[in-house]
Amino acid sequence: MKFSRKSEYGLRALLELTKAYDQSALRRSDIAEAQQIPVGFLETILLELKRAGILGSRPGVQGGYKLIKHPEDVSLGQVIRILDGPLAPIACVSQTAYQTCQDCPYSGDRECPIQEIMFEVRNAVANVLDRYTLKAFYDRERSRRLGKSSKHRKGSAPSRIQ
Amino acid sequence: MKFSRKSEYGLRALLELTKAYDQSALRRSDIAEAQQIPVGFLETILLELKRAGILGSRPGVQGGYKLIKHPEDVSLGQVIRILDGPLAPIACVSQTAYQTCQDCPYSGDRECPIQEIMFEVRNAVANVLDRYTLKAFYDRERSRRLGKSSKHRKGSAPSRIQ
DNA sequence: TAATTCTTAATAAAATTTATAAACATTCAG
DNA sequence: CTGAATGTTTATAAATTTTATTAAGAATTA
Repeated sequence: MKFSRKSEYGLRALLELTKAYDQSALRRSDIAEAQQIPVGFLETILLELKRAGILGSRPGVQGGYKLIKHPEDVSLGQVIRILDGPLAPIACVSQTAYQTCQDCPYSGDRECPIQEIMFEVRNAVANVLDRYTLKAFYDRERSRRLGKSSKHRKGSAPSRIQ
Repeated sequence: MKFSRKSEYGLRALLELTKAYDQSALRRSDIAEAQQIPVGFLETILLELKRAGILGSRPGVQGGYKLIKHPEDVSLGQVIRILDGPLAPIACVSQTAYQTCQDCPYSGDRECPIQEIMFEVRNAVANVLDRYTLKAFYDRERSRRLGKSSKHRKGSAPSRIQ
């Protein structure tokens, strides 16, 4: 039931990008340094998030990556699905990527006894992760850092990154 | 968030052993055949369950494996922990096997932003799996097979397997 | 046009999962 | 007491997945 280093890195990177949401783009090297992530691996991760429409990017000076969805519109469940695949512990109960299980001896007329319970597990996990947004994720991290005084920063320069 | 083939095999094997709870021991080859599990791999699994005190066994003619705990006293969570390790998706939120995460940049004074959410995931999963017993697991499988008419079989020969 | 940065694809290293095999020990029927 | 049947243990190997690394290329902007 482990969740991967890849997802962990991805979420930590998104923490930085959420922090910089209404500011300038972040270079992968900046993100890598801030969060202690191997830069090459981070590259892979950021690109996957870009292809999935979460991030935008631009090469060159002043370039970098930027969160293009609103932090309230991205759930941790979405992110983990992009990086690690379905939340379901077994393919035959996935809501987003259903598949019959390979070599399942119950694939015929008798039903799989494990399917039902794993469906409950999937729902329990999805209920937590799909309700938790990047904004909530960042807000919590921030209030942990600063103590209780929470005050939102208001938008500055609008982004032009695609 | 996958759960392993090993746990799946283990649960399916326990389904057979629960079915035979008050009957004679089952040979690994019988279990392997009934559930289509590679016999060599099953061996490993049964031994782990034995060492954990779930199963007893006896060599020789009439030998085999036997469930020595009552099916109501074994949860699927216990089984999966034995075969796959902690339910927690990340070591630092495990209740049964806590460990600081390796290479975590938040291990110092600042707290880990991921820890909190993964703790909720752990609890959600544990809530499902720790409440689900082998008996419930078997009863559901049985009623699925037979339709609604549920009638319990009463104990025959008592077991002497340790 | 050149420096900076992202992009892509290939591949390699490491870890984990999924087995397999072989020599050994125990039990029990006879 | 012996031998057949079965579990026990350890080592190792095959397959898969995860975790990176590298290097050549393409886009952006000063």
